[in-house]
Amino acid sequence: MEGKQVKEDMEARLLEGGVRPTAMRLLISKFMLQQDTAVALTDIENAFAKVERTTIYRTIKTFEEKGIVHQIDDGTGIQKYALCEKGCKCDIARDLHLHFHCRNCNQTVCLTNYKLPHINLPQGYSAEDISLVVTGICKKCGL
Amino acid sequence: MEGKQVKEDMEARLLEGGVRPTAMRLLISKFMLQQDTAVALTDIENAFAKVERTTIYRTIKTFEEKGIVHQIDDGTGIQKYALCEKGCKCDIARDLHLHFHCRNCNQTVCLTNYKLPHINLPQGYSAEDISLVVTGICKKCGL
DNA sequence: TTAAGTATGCACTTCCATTGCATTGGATGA
DNA sequence: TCATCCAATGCAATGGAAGTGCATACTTAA
Ligand SMILES: [Mn+2]
Ligand SMILES: [Mn+2]
Ligand SMILES: [Zn+2]
Ligand SMILES: [Zn+2]
Repeated sequence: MEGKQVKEDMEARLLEGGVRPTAMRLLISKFMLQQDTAVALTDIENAFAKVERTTIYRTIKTFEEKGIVHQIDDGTGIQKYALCEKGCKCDIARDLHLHFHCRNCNQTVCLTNYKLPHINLPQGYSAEDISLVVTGICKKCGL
Repeated sequence: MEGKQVKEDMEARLLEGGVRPTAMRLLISKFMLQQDTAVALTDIENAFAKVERTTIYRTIKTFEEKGIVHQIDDGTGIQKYALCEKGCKCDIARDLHLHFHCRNCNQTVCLTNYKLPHINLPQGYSAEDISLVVTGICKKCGL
């Protein structure tokens, strides 16, 4: 019954975002909900051998457009994604947060409690998005 | 004669870094010195049609290992590079700086005067490298 | 029930990073 | 000067991942 609750929550969330909650989309979004790290397309592909890569690709892109997930560029050159938090508008000051990439386990996590510091820029520059990624050794991999 | 000075400077810099200053390496490093934005492999390739892509690739990698250039991941998925400043050890607190990527002109610049703010991490995490990239509209592209 | 619009599946392309191996060139010592 | 060795360069090929075009299946609403 807990699983059902999760499912309904996710369904509601997709609907809120204006995304039709198809089987595929529920499958993928629920998978992401279970992860405690950011996922790459390939991760999802491996988790569901049956599902077409393109479908996953387009699903994620749809999620991204509708503000259901955010993309993370952790420096590996591979795009990662994570679910946005409830009420997230990807606002620089309120929602954007630090990401940590572990060079040992190669995993990337959202540190949603660590918001971005205020950045000031030279005259004439305007900020629309900010990426702050720390690379090092994560909690699990540290001795 | 100024050009010659630059050449000698660059040559000295390569030698300091333990890199033999071959013609190719001087060519590429001097090219980078002239740029006011970070460059991709392809940029160098286009600038010198004669030069093999692989050679550029390996040259840049050598430079990176020896601390002559630093790599920048600006979120485009294409690796960019820029010369390190004199005396740079890529130390987090002292040397690392903000990078700005303009979504209009698609160029990325080092804001070397804008050092990284101090980042604190959750217990158990250790930082070895930090990337802070702001995306938006640059000085030139803003009205 | 049908028609229109979405979502999904499949094939294919493109772009860039990366590697293996052949060849060249420059420093060094006989 | 010449032979030799190692590093640098060139050439060809690979591989991974993002992205696109088009055919097909599914939903929804008239
Ligand atoms: Mn995140
Ligand atoms: Mn820089
Ligand atoms: Zn780790
Ligand atoms: Zn610009």
